[in-house]
Amino acid sequence: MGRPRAFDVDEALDAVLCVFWRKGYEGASYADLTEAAGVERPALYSAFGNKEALFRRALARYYERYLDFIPQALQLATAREVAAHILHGAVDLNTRYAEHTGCLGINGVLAGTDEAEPVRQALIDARSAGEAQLRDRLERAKAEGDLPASARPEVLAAFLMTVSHGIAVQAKAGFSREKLSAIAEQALATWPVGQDPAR
Amino acid sequence: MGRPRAFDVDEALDAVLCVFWRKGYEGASYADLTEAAGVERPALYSAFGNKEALFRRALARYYERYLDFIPQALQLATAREVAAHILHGAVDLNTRYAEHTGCLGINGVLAGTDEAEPVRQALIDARSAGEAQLRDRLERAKAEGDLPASARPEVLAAFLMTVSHGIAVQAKAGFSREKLSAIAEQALATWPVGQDPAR
DNA sequence: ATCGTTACGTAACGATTGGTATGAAATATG
DNA sequence: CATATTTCATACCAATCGTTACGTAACGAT
Repeated sequence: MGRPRAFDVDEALDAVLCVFWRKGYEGASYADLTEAAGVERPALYSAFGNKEALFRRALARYYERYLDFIPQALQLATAREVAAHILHGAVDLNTRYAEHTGCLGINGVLAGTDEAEPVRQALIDARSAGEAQLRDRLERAKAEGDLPASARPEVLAAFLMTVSHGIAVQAKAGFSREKLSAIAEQALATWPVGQDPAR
Repeated sequence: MGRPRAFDVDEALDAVLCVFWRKGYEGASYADLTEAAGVERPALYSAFGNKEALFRRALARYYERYLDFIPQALQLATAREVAAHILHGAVDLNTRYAEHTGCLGINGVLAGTDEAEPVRQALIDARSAGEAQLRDRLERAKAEGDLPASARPEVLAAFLMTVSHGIAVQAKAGFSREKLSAIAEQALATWPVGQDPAR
């Protein structure tokens, strides 16, 4: 009974999801959200509750719609395949949409208001400079025979930066020093490949 | 000439640096900054300029005071040592202070207001659940002989999550799909160790 | 002692934030 | 058709954001 809803709740949620993906939780204002959803402010409140509840709904939808490659990966035959599928699935998802790169889960707390964009760029530039120095050092190592001829210094440098950033995220999430240290060791070691039980 | 400054600029900058480290750029309000610095608002403006300039000053100080292990690492003898020193240096820095974990550069855009803390926790929990599933899957792989007996599934799962998060950060920073894909391959491969030219 | 200059604390600025009160409009049911 | 119920859009709320006038106080130079 009563007046029927004039907008599609799922469509609105999808629109809101994209805004959160691009701008993060705090960076997305209701002005942004209502504009994207094409729905007035009180309509979002009545349909989803407050901003936090709205974000949680968007996050749940994100997991089922975009992070479905993870449960898929878990069903593959070998651990190596699982790992490969997860990593390449992440790469694909994070680069699939030009307008909202990265992952909603990370961007949710990593992105922010448009006014903070110069600051983000400054951080990116600083990291980029550090990576360049590292790459130069690894180029030299290759030239000196300290790295094999097949090594690609720019990939190795980027890999180290990536792991470092991942460690920073995990540390912020509360990981212990011991756990992070083990991760660092793993990054330095071989991925353990056992005998395939199938053959 | 004129009235001399009644506070120490470097001390104020250090205090401000810690606030940015813990709360991020947008998450740190001037109420937080002035309280930590023990200095009134206009004093920060006259000494550093606006908020963005203040953050850039803090960032520069962070690089020279806390990220000094990176130039140190670049001077080590072998590429392997460089890599190890960088990763373990990152682990150490990110877990050194309990009150502001993680890295300022990442937190600068990853952290936020205190009101958003429940949302951050929700994201952490969601990722944690995914990691648990992955760990279970790798436990099974180990039991099935798909992973060697020496493998530690919880470390491998955490490692994969870490690399995924690092990839998400790099994607947000604008890395190309090809580059991220190469990073993923590197994470799956052996760290290339060549012959040490010294021995 | 006076003047120019600078820093100080108070107090306020306009803008924007997340969140609502409110009354008209629209539907299903009687 | 009348009524109960729900959604709609407008308009507003208090709070907080980054930023800045403003008058006073403290200095060096004259």
